Amino acid sequence: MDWDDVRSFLAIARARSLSGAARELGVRQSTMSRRLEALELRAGARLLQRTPRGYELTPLGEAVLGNAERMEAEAIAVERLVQGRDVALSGVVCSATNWMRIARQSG
Amino acid sequence: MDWDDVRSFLAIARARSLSGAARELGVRQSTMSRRLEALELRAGARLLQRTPRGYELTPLGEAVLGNAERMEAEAIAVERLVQGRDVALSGVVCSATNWMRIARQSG
DNA sequence: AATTCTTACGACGGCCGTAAGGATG
DNA sequence: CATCCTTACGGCCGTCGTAAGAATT
Repeated sequence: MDWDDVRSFLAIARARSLSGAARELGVRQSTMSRRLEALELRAGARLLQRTPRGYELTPLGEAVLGNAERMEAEAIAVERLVQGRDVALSGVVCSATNWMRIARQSG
Repeated sequence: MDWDDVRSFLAIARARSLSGAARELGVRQSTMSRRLEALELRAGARLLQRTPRGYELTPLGEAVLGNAERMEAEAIAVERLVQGRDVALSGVVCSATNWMRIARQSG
């Protein structure tokens, strides 16, 4: 289960529909349908099911939900750590090629 | 930072070298080099640096390490939840197309 | 000199949007 | 019949391994 899987899984679980999840993540319905299919094939199990009221978590999906939410929380924490940092790297031991590459990017 | 990023980051941090990390993940050195470059460009910051003793974490990398390890732990927990489950889905409310698709996969 | 890292190149695979069709209520 | 979901198609972008060269010790 990669990180894109986790995002799709959470979006569908929250929106209760593929179309809603797709809207939320800025992709097409068809894309979300393929993502769910691929996700469940990779997992080898169903995590979400279509009901008269839209997509709902299976018992296994419920079990996975907590893990997925914690992964999301960690990912968000990393974003916070990383964003808005000084990338100047002054004084860092670093090969010349890396220096120039990163410098190019920073500029 | 997606899940593949996390795996590469952890592998490099643990092996202290790109070649060792590549060996561990079953890819080429060149692939690991590109992954680290892409990872740090996406992050907008350096997380690992080359030192006389090999690759070591920057202070920011140290800060991220804990998050990465927790993400890994959650991912492993999901694997455990998902593997070896019964995928028979008996009695599940499910569209006919989904039924047949999953049935095909299970068989 | 041996090991390690970088990068240009060509190829392959995966994922996407579009569009058309089927299911659902 | 309006909405939602599925899927074949064609194209594009990303990632890979190879291979050759530079850096480091």
